[in-house]
Amino acid sequence: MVQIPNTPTSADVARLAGVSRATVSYVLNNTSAVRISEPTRRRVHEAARELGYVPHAAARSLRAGHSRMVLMPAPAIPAGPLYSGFLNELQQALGRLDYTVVQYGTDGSRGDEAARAWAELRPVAVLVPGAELGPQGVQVLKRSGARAVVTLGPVRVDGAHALLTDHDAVGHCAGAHLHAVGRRRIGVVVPRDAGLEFYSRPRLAGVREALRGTDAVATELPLAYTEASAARLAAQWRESGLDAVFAYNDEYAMLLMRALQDEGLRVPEDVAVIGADDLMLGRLLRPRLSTVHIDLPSGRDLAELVDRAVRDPGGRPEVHIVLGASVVRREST
Amino acid sequence: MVQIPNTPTSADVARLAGVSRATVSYVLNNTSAVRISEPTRRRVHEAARELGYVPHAAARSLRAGHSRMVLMPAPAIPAGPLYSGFLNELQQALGRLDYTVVQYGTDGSRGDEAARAWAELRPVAVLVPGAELGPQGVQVLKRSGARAVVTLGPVRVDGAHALLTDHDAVGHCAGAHLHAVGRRRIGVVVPRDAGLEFYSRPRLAGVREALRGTDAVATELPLAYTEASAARLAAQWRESGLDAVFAYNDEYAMLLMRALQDEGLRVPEDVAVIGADDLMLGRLLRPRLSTVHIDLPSGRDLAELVDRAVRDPGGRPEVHIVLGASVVRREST
DNA sequence: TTGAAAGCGTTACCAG
DNA sequence: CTGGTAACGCTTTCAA
Repeated sequence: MVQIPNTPTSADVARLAGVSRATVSYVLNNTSAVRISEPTRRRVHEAARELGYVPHAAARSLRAGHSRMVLMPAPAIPAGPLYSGFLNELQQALGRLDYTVVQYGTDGSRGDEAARAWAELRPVAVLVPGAELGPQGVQVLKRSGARAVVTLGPVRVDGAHALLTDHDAVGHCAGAHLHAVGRRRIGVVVPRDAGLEFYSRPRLAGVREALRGTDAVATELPLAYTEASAARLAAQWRESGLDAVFAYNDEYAMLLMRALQDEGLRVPEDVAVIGADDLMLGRLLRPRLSTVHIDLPSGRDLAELVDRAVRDPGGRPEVHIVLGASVVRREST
Repeated sequence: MVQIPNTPTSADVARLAGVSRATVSYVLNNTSAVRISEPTRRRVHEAARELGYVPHAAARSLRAGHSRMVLMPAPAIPAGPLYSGFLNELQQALGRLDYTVVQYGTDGSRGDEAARAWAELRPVAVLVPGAELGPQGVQVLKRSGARAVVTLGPVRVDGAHALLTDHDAVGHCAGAHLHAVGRRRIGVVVPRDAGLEFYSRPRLAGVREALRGTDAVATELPLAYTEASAARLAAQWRESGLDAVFAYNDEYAMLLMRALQDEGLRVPEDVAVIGADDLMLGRLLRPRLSTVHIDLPSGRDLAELVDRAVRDPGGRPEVHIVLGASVVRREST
């Protein structure tokens, strides 16, 4: 019985194959600069397989001085289907470009403090959704070797590439639509649930923007994602005099629409309701839910941006406005 | 102007503080075994701050011979709210135990092949949801230093701790309930969408199990998550003679229920419908959706299992049956 | 209290 | 074609 080392290193492989560590490295990375005889190659591969050798990424990247790890913070709030899908597409695309995507589990630290934790892994690129990263954090990351820092969110951060998710446009779309169909007293749902402010604030602002200079007016409507909260809101609806509502997204819209209907209000006759995200569920509601369809950037495009930025770290930060918004009118408005 | 090195190392900090690298290490990790004078400590901290020094995790774990990284493959299919929530809870809990959770972006490789990629990172523990890991993969991971491999899925894998998600029980619950309310010709939705077989198969089997020895019979109903597919299924409903359906989960249930209603079928009079996952949306449907409530293991418990396994790598693999299932009867059955 | 040096697993540069 | 050897950044004995 062969003595199997606890966790085999390239030295173990070399010993078993009867060659030097360098040769092992050459064979396993099939370095083109050096020619190794076929029998030797076979012996090395055989030995590696027999020992179950797996190279040590840390040692490799320490030696190389860089890695191909793209780090993203894992979403701290359960991601919706829209964003999950986007994330997957992105991972696939980066994988095809030979990057390794790693989502760093949020350990409670926030913003620039978290950036330090990320920097310890020396990722070649960092992709930060949301708005939890300041210019300080970007500097920390770049100092520690990140060749690209890309933010995906409502604000531009100094030193980083920015994919501006223009949530104002979402609100603007909704507001303009509701105004166009003759509504004048427009409620805007603002989720009480933490972590959504970065999206709900701009959406509210966008509605206000769309209504500026008209005789319509927007009213902020705090709402938690519970039936009780929706019922409370619906109970006060008649006295509020609102004739329309932009419900933040389709899920909140479903929640609120149900509460309004239970209260005896007719949709859209008494209240027009519009959501956002264009989820399947909106098509299944009755009346069918009008919504703001959101176009996220394609994962492939974003992967290419990352790759470009990594190849040319000196380049000026790119700023793209992503997230196209367009109204899908169904029956609820 | 001070010359700032490209990416500062502890040597740079030492130089700036006028001490040795060892001293820097002592101070920054405040090693209790060695006492460093207060002025020196201050100088070191100052220097580190000024340079924006961030330790190099790879170098550290290379030297230490181990890390505190818990690796999970990132879900390849968009995770539902149930699972996302569980994941977040788990990350928090592991974070509190001072582990760093990292989700490894699926790069297309599957199963034991993927295990090799994970092993390169030398995680101290690996947590694999689903069923994409064989005994081979477990061996690879353990050989390369993983002190705990935990699978969370329908099957037990040799050598790994197992959290058995008993999806049969979900189906069993649903089947027993439908039988109890007098239904005899029971359809079971099996999503056509890839990646769900590992859940849908056992659920179907569970229904069959519940119906064994009765005069009721289960029929498999392939369904894609599109309105067209649901409409097709609904159009054939009357001739199928089915009087109940377990719709895989609440979302498929919503899709199918809508199609059935559009076809003029009454729920629950003509067809009883039950979903699973107990999502909010079920409560908002009319009739309110009956569902199978699923209790996932608490993130904290799972984190403790991981920690226990890491501390005692020799211990016998634990096998837990998690995922409690219970019927929540509402109006659709 | 501080410093010098060894070593973790890899790869790249030169000699053989 | 192959094999020493040095170096990546860090921690930790051991000596001063």
